[in-house]
Amino acid sequence: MGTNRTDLMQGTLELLILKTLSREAMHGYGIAQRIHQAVDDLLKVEDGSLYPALYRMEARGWISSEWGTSDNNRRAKFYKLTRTGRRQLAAESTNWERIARAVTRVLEAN
Amino acid sequence: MGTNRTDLMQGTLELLILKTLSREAMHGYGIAQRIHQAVDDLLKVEDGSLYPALYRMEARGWISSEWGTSDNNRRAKFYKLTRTGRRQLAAESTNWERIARAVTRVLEAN
DNA sequence: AATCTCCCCTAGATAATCGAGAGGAATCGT
DNA sequence: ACGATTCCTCTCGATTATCTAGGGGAGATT
Repeated sequence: MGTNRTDLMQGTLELLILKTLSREAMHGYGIAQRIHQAVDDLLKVEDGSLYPALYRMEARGWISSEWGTSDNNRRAKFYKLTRTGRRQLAAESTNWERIARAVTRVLEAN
Repeated sequence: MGTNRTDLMQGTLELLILKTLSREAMHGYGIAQRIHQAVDDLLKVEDGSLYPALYRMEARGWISSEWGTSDNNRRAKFYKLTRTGRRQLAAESTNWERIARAVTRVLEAN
């Protein structure tokens, strides 16, 4: 079908995760909450997308994880950015801005 | 692998095609050229993506096609927006702007 | 004790794009 | 006249990200 109003664009999720983790280490559930709150209902982040994303990002060395205990005293896996991840965030941020500008420019042309 | 610098985000291609066709009817090759020129080298539009996109958009009734002759005297299939396509363009434009704003807002938060 | 919330995980399906081709027909260079 | 280039369309398999729709455990709340 066509793009749903709330569908994430491919690549966007990882960028949002990286950015979220750049503030502080967080567990998956918290990441989802924070992103959801930040983008409100414009984008939905399903945890069926989130956890696989976290795995591949860890496999690529952008983030690292560690089991710990959440604020609510639950077992939770905390992720944090690696140095590589920080570089990736910078690269993807720049990339996003360029693409966003380019697309917006096309849309605004009459 | 990670998002390439020039990879199109899913959904973006259709939006760009719709917008391009909103100016005038064009054939596939011309659409690709125009988009490429508009976004420079930021995004590449492979024709392995373009033609399938044109097919599904026609199947959805957003565009219609007609064989004709190009400016260079070649056989070419000209596409134009349908009324439905025009509505779709409006919807996807709005959607793009919302998403772009939301993501940008997250990226700009510190 | 039962229910709710927090938190993690997985499998299959869907769908869009990429990569890498092929091919025909008109034009251009020599 | 011939070869090379440009224009233009098309297709197939692979890749990859996301969605849907589950399941499950363990602490907190009632």
